[in-house]
Amino acid sequence: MHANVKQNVVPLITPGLKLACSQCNLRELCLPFGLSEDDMSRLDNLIGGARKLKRGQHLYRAGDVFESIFAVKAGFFKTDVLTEDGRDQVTGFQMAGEILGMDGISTEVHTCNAVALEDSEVCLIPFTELEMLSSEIRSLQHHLHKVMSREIVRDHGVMMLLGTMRAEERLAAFLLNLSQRFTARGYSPTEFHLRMTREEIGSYLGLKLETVSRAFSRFQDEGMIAVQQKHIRILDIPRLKTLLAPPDGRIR
Amino acid sequence: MHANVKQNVVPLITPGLKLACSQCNLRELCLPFGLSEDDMSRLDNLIGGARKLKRGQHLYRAGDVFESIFAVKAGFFKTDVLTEDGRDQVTGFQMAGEILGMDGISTEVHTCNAVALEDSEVCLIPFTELEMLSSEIRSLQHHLHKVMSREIVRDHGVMMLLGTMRAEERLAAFLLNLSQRFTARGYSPTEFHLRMTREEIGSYLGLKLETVSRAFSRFQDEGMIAVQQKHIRILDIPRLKTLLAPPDGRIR
DNA sequence: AAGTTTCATTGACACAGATCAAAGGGGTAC
DNA sequence: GTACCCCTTTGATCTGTGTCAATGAAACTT
Repeated sequence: MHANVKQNVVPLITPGLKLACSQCNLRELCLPFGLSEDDMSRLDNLIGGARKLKRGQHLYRAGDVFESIFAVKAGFFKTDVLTEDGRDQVTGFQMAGEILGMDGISTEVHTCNAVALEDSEVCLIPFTELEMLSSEIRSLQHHLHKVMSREIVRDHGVMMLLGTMRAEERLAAFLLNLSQRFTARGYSPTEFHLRMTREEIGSYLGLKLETVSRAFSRFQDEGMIAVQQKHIRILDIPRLKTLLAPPDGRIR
Repeated sequence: MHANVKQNVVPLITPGLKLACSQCNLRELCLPFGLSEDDMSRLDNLIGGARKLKRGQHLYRAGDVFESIFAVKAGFFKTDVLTEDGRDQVTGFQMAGEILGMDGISTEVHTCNAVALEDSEVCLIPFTELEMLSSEIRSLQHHLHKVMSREIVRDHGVMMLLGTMRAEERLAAFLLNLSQRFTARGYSPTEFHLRMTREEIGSYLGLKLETVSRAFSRFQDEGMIAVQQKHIRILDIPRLKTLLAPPDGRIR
């Protein structure tokens, strides 16, 4: 389906690119959060280098043996699950500082696919070694648990979205979530490029691509956003927020 | 809303009920999985006793300070999230041997409610102490990670269900999942009591209670199950399974 | 044991979002 | 630089599920 399948065959690992956690401007968002200088350099030592991916390349696929988790250093990813009968569900979009691959811990095999949506770079964190180090560094251990727990909480939020929200509410929630995550990374809260297609947004939100497109158009007509293809400008954040909490609040 | 709110005020902890992990017939499903006799008794020492809950009682509520995770010893629970505007999403149903409360690790505060759906009993596992012990016992540490990862994978499955499946597929998946979990616990794969209401099933599956009821009726009309209120008998598991994988398989 | 409340079932109808279809625009690859 | 293909938009129609409503069956409460 993708023209660049061949690029996936040999995962290029480029240890030369390695940048110490302590030098990384993502350290406050990422795994090293809260570590001392000293402990951070111990973490540095186990990180297996960086890996660059071109747009469309898989970081891992469902079925791959699990060995490492990954920290997104730059770029943008999606994760998705697909069933034998061809159903495809995007389970998340990951940006700089976020951790990928924790789905593989339970069975030692990845259960979803992770694909770069733009040219990207990740740090490889071999999991067995991470466990060893985290048993020595309390704050690392605890932070790892927090990162996993945060993923569980995020998933519950998605369930809420998929289970109870209507199309426009879902899209508003999606945009506000992106806005907030971009803000946390020092980017504009109101203006950004979507790295994913309408179909991928739809898959994540449990909607068809046409419904996503129509909702974008309606938001634009109402002056809440300006859309031009993948470029989004949010014009009225408060109003988007009101979409999430229906004014009156149905009792049920 | 519940008549028995008062019962929740004082969480009764009854250490007298404590049963060693090594004596517990759930040890193969639960946290002690894979531990040596010796390590198991160290785990025993930190478990803060058992707690009994009546039907309808909360094990914890969103907003409660997080201190422990819980292992279900007997009974049946649901977890749900609710928003200010009154939306309610059931995020899971938990039975014996399953772990509750991991949502609280990330913020030190629980983000969902856990309610007993029948008279139940849990083991309290103080989390800070669990972290301390798991940094000493490699297999405990790894198993804890597996349990958390399994929860993430389960959540992805629910997203798939909510995002891509139609009502009858969702209900079929739900019944098959219950069947499989009961089987793992030595109960009948085909005959069981639902502990939750149609509304709770609906909330979990992203459907209205009427839709759940109608789907049950249709399954019954087609001879796949026999329903009488909360009592379910599955008559044709293979046929239920075919509902999940549409015969022809739409290419998309 | 009777009364009350909650839960489940079923029908009629409405509507949000899916599906089918077609056209235009932008980005990518050559 | 150009051509092709994928992505997006928009319209028309269809349909699965929600909503509203009423009845009946269980399960608690007293």
